[in-house]
Amino acid sequence: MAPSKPSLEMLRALTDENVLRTLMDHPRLTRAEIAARTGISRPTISDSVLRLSASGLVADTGERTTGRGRVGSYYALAASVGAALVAGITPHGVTAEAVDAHGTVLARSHSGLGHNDGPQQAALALASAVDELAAASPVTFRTAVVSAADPVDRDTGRLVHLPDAPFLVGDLDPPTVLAPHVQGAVFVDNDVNWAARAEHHQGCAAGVADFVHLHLGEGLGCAVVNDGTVRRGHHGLVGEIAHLWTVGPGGTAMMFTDVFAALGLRRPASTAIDTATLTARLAADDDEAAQLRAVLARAVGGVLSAAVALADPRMVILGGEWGGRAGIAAAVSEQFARTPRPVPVVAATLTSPELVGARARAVEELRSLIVRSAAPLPSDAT
Amino acid sequence: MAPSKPSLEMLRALTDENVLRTLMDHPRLTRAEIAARTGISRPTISDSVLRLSASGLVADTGERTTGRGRVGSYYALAASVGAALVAGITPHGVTAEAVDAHGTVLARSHSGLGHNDGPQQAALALASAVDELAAASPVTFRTAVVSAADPVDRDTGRLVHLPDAPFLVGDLDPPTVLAPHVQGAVFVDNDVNWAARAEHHQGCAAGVADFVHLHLGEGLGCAVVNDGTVRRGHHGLVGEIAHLWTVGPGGTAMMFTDVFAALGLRRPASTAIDTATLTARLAADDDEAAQLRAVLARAVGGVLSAAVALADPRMVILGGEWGGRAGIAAAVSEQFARTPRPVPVVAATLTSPELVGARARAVEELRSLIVRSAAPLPSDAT
DNA sequence: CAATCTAGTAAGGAGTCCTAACCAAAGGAG
DNA sequence: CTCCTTTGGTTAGGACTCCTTACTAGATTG
Repeated sequence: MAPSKPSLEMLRALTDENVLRTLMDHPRLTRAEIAARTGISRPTISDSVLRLSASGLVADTGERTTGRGRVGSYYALAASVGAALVAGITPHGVTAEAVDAHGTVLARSHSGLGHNDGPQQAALALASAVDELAAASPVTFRTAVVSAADPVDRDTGRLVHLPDAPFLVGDLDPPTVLAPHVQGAVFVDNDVNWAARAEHHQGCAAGVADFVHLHLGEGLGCAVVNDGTVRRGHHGLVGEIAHLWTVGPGGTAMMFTDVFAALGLRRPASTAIDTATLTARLAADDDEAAQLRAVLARAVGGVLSAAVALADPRMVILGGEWGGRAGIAAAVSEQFARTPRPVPVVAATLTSPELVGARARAVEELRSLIVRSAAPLPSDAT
Repeated sequence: MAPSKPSLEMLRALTDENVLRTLMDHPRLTRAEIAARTGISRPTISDSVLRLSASGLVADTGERTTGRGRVGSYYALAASVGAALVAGITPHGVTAEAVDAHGTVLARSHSGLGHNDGPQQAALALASAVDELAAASPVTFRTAVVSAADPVDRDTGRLVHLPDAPFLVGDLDPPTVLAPHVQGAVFVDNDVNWAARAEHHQGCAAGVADFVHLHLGEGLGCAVVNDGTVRRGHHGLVGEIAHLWTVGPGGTAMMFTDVFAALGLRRPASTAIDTATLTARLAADDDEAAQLRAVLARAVGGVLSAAVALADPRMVILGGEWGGRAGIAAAVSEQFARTPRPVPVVAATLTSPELVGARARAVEELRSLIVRSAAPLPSDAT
């Protein structure tokens, strides 16, 4: 609402931001090249580079040796701008990455988890993966982005257990675990939301501002992208569709998660879906398989009717251990095409989409931190 | 992503914007008062006011006569900055308003519609209401915001007819009807979305970033507010919940609109809900009424389960001819409180909320137009 | 009437960006 | 090899915006 007050300092900060963002897109450039790319005059760029060098954000990386003309100095982002930590936590293990402001993955580590490991083990695995990473790539982490295979509380970043939904990773508090290793804020969200972000940037929803990504695996999840942004809702629980009322076997109304209970497709003593049995039953090419497929398609169709009514997506992406299977996607797509408001249904394609999405967010946040760190104190070094 | 290029012109534009926005919040101010409010120095404000007076956006409105100290000149937005048109279209008639950049309603007019009037009549009523308005208040309309009691196509602004949903106003194209009367863009959305905007600004959801507004009247609608903004989706059909699968009588799964067909609560030869019969049946204080209330509460509960799953609201607002009634709101609220993810349910309170919301948007757009018109050509008048 | 308060202007300075001109050094053409 | 072209970078000067300080004009208050 209220526009900011005009000042010469703001202009200077804008120039510095131009320089920094240009250097984020290119590994190294001479001052003349920066001037050409930004459209800002060479003297002004020289001033800005001088300031940024003094404050330690930009460093001289030696002379240009190829090409004609006078040799110039190359400049690049200094190593001291730090990196971002990206972590993906699934019931099977933890993957951690160090990413720099260019988006380059500097190092990667993995720490496995057994199927019966609880949240303590997950926390240890996360910590050890980060330790390994820090040993391999000695940079300071200025922020962290975490993907977890469970609902995430928007305020605290903790994983939360909803009734009647499996708690795959368990009661984990990534911000607290990571605090010793990371200088700044830790961003946590669930894997489906990060995957949707990836699909939006470079997957099958590239450039689509409004879509829904349905994840059907051991858990049931959904990401809602609206006006180009993943929506999280008040608690961060957008897309937790276990309790959504839909069509069950025989046309009875029931909650989505209860459909699988009614079909005997839950793992023993758990609310997780027994994906092995489910895929096996579907694979049997008999009447029973066809019937199961029809029941599932109708139940998923009910969920999609809710998505269409409340999110009005341009397309629906189906993913997850069994949701992405050709049989299911086709059945859902066909069933859904006959509804009053059909929407194209496609299967997800990216691999490790949750890491792609989390990485994109991490780079974005790191870049914004760097730009902001240039603004307040130009700092007069030697 | 790419920051804008720094320039002195940008600073000057920022100063002008500060002056203009300050004058939008106050009917008239001296240059010294503007300087005090913006925090910008008096000489700079004097320059800016000189520029804006020359370009006709600001006008001298005479001398300050009260208070001590030297008399100063009052300045205010010039009349030539124009006004915005606000129109609300319901099956019962058209209301039109002229609003200035301060948010003051300059004039209002109304044009009635009979219950059997079609879209041609609606278009005529809209045109005549605007004519009447123009006669009463001779300003140029630089933009228009329209509220209509039907779904609106996001791209074209036309009203659209969805299957199995009543078409209350009918096939109307407000942008085309208003084009001769309005200089700039025409923004159209349905009444529930505008009402939600009003509740967000000054109603029972004031300051709540994530909520859902359910409208239960002749038609069934819903507005989804996420991260402080009304979400419209790809086609602009977010909240069209007629085809959402929910719980019908006897626990059978069916689409929301079909619940009313099953209950015999539709108007003859129409998909509109017979609100008169509905409220009459509810008013009878017998077993049948209690049963109907329970069935409706369960059906609405199914819709809310979808809203919770896909929008994660902090609260739900119930409105509409019968949705806002105490009996229904209480029954829904009680039924919903027992679900796995309960959310507070409150009844809507504002009157004519759709006009309040549309007006707010109109003022916002008009202000932004004025600010933008100052930027490009400072223009040297006499 | 003097003191005080407010509105507005004038002068000068700090700071940012730009253009134009210049210098320096390397590659290529003859 | 020499000269020309090309490129990187600096210097000088100017345009412009905003600020602080000091001043004037005109009204009220004591």
